Amino acid sequence: MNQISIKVACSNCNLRELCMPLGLSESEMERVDDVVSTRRKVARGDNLFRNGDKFNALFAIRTGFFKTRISAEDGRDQVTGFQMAGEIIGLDGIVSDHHTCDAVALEDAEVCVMPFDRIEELSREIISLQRHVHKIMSREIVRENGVMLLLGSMRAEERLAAFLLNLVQRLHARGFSQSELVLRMTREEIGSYLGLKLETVSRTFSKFVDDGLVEVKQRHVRILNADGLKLIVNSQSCQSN
Amino acid sequence: MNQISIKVACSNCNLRELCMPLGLSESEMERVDDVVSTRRKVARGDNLFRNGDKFNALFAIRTGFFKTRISAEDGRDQVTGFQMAGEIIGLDGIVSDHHTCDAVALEDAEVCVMPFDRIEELSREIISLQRHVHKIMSREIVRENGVMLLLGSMRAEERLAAFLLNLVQRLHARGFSQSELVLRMTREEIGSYLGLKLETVSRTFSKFVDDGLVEVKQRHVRILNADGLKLIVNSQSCQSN
DNA sequence: TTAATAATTTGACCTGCATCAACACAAACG
DNA sequence: CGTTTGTGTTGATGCAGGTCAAATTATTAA
Repeated sequence: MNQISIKVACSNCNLRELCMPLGLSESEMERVDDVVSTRRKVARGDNLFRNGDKFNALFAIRTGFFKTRISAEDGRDQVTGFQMAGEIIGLDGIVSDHHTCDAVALEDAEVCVMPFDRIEELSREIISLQRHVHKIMSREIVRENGVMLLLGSMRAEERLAAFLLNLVQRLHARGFSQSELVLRMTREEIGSYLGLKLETVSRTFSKFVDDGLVEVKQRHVRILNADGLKLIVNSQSCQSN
Repeated sequence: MNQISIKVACSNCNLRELCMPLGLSESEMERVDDVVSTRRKVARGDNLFRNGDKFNALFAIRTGFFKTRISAEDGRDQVTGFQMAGEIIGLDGIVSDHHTCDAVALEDAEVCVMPFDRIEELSREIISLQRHVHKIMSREIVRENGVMLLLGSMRAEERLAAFLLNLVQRLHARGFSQSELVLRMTREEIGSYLGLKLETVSRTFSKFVDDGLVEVKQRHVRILNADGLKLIVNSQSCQSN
């Protein structure tokens, strides 16, 4: 296991406002620092956790990029999400005390390990932390609702457009470009997430390029016409519907 | 608003073990009774809450059957779940203080209203309640992961088989038959949930009948061969894969 | 640098499900 | 009682996206 542990603190972390509640007092912040006991490095391709692993902690992503994936008995699998810096991973493990999905690093990554019993302990005492934990879980539920809408009722172009817009929006919130992004995942992984085959993902990218919506060079994507993509997402594939 | 409020208590509710944590002391149980402030009746077809409504409370279903549904701007909508007695509804509202989906009663129903600030207050004091709330949210996340797998990588027959098995399993846990069930929703609603058109749902039912897997009379379904359904779900539509 | 492997693109063809349409049936209601 | 309205079934046909295959282009290893 290539896993290195270092002692760290949230209080001077530049991702604080993504992971942690706002408006903590000096003393509360110190105690929250104690929750984040250690960091852990995860090399590209390695698992942060696997389906079946004992659940002990949530993880806050400091650097890097992950996918989560569930597998059916017959071997099929489904990417359930892509996670980037400042996002929390591992919520699936709470209910049964064991993780029910795999979390795989798509690039070298570092996460903050937050033992869940410590989180529960502290969130009994710091109301804003308690509220924050609840919001994080609720946000994940709402996100998955959106994915269900996407998978249940959108066509390939709509799915890919929604995917791209969601990615740049999240990257932009982290200080990156609104229009340029580097995909950390393969076409196959995008396809798995979107319920499409990799060939369809590739063809749809090509279609977007033909239509002047984006530039694509391998995994480098530049969005030329964000409004065009938005129009694709919520117009049900017809011009007037 | 046809909404009647009655004073009630969990301590002698027969659904207690579904909604509430086990192993509460006498005094803890009394305090939990206070969380469930009121009940509310919802007539068939009425909304328990709507997208955009202020979030105040979670709801525990006492009787009846609900669907939750989200809508895209273009009018498309997607059923995100069906909920029955003992299940908790409204978690989507926590993150933004407003609900992001509609909850519609599919038959006359009654819910226990649990103001969320009271839940948070009490779960700071009763550890097992805190843990319980976390598990309920995590369970919902895991459930939605499963739906994503279904929508993203299963074929129509697999989806419907998985849906039927899931329904009877949950009904059985509530003391109903393992093999017989009454669908509370239309073919269209099933289709929306499963990412299929109503005609496909109907045809797939007919196929299952032809294959001797189920008997279907309108909304009455009798499962004749549960193993056959299970085989359909996890065999990727081929005989040896 | 070259060889080997993995990822991507594109074409040709096929199929599962959607769409359109007609009809059947049951509950609600005058 | 028949009419209406909502719901469900079934058939005919079309198409979006899957499948199979081949060529092209990274990326990694050696």
